[in-house]
Amino acid sequence: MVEREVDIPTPKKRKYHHNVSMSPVSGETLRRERLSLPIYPARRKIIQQVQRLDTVILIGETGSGKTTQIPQYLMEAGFGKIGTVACTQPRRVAAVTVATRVSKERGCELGAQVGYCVRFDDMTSENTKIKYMTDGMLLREAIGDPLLKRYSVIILDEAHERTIQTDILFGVVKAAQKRRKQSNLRPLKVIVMSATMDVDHFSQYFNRAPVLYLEGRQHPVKVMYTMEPQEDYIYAALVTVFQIHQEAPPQEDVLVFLTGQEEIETLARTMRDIAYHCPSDAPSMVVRPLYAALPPTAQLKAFEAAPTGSRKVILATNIAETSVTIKGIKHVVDTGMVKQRLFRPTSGLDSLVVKKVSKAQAWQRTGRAGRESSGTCYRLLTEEEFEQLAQTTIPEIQRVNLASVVLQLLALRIHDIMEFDFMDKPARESLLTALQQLHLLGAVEKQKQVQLTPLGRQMAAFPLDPRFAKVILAAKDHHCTEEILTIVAMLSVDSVLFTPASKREMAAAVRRKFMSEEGDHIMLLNIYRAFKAVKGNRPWCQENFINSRNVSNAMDIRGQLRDLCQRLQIPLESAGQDTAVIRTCLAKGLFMNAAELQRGGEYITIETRQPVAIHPSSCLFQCKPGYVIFSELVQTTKCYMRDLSVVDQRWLQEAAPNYFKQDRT
DNA sequence: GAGCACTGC
Repeated sequence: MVEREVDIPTPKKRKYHHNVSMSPVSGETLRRERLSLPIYPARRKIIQQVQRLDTVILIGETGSGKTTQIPQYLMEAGFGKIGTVACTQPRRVAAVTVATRVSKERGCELGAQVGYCVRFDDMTSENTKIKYMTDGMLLREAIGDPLLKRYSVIILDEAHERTIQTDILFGVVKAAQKRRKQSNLRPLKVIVMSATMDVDHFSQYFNRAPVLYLEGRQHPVKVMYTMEPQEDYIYAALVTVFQIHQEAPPQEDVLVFLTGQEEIETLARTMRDIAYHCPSDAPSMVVRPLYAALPPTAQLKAFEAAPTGSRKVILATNIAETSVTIKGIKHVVDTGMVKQRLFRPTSGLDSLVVKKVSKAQAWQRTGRAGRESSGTCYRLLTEEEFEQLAQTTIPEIQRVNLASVVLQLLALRIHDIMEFDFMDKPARESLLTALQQLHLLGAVEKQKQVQLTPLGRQMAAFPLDPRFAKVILAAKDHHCTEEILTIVAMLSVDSVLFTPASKREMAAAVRRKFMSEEGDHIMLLNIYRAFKAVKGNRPWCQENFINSRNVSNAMDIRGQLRDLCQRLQIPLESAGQDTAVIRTCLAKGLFMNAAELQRGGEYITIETRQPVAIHPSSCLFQCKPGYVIFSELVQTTKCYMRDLSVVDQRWLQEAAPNYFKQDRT
């Protein structure tokens, strides 16, 4: 079997901004600021260590300036001459904002000496010496070049967050470093930067690399515990906020960590209500919710300063833990709870569960009270309860379906998945489940070793869950890529429908015109087409309860998927009026997510015979089709199927004859 | 008849 290469495309190049001109004054100020950063005294030591050693671990608190300065130090020490200095970030915004900042410090155009590279946006050039990028982006590059030859230094920043991508990069970078050494290539220097308490774990993994500690610029935060365990953390949060409100000066804002949208909205209503009935001499209170699903304009309100004399109370999810920082926070109220995704390999079921945070996470939250001056953190736990929390959060790689991860590893030509050098190995069972799933999709085969089939190699080129990559490749044979690309793109973004609690009926009525008796996938196609027909017109979106930001994201993703198809010589073809063929293609990837109607009118999944129900938001909710496929299963009050399509039983058989061999029907 | 944290390619 010949392994055919599929090159992994990089994002489109963007032109430089030619309007970034620096006045000498601000340039000088920036240079002075660089010298006054707490990290500056460690400059020489850091450079020496990197010159002397292959791997260095840097532990630094927030505010040390490590992310902006260390790449510059290394470039100034000559590492930019022999290759690029890369610095990876878990989030896009971080990569973009840090690169912008650093290019200003160097007084150069963004994209010239200093640039960034994130999905849909490459701001680099041949001259770029310092490149900030998302960790996912570097991982994509590694598929095309496992030795990462263009880099002289790779800095893995925010390593303590342990995202799946960072975790895989650990192994990939370590292997690249070793192989470059063995083949007498230019050495690859690796720097791991973390705010972790888990220093030994990192050092052990990276061949006992030495650890450098960097001083930060964080103000002291006083930590308070409750005297008694709290049965109701929401009520406890409410009481604590009003205690602070009574005692503290009104300009001191409060940040409360909660678990989700509904909890936040309910508590916000209660708080406004109580604040309204407070004695009139008390300072007023502005309550602002903050969570990712909130429309951007509403999100911005959380960042606006409250009117003079009133206090701002922000009720946030863990979006405020890492993704955004809010000025003026003096008090943090930590419920000690978080909503977390959990995957059970035995049932293949994903669920979201509310659980206690880890100590590391609690400290991260605490730090949010000490950004500008000293503050206070109220933990709604007793000190004993806190001591019993887990030390760190379980890394994501041990909590999710690994089908994508395994496909990526195989694309990186790592064949012995079970023996991959994970910093924390996922459960053997999870890896086997993933391999089996890929096998069923026709992505892997076992010769002497497990390897990708030509189909699997093509699938790996798509930034998608393997099931959806398969759907696209099936669409090629059924000549309906046009429609399938749209549906897959729409499934890749957050919900395009939004339903305000107060206008539920109106939203449902308006939505009827997009509905299809074939299911939600066809409905998504209808919505996308309608959106395009009106060119994303804002008032239209409002009237139709469509989230325009999310549909726009879907358009970007569709564009990327279309470009990938072009590279793989998959023609763009439309099914015309034939919507059945579209559902046939969906079945080729989603046959593992299939359910059948029972005599009693209930559904069970075909494979695991597990009782499931149609989600009430589905357009098939009132219908009882014999066979359905679905995009995902979500466990809440029941086990619900989301995003369904009606299918013919034969399509399932045809999609995976072996899988359904022992079927009783 | 129900409500889903957060990222990323």
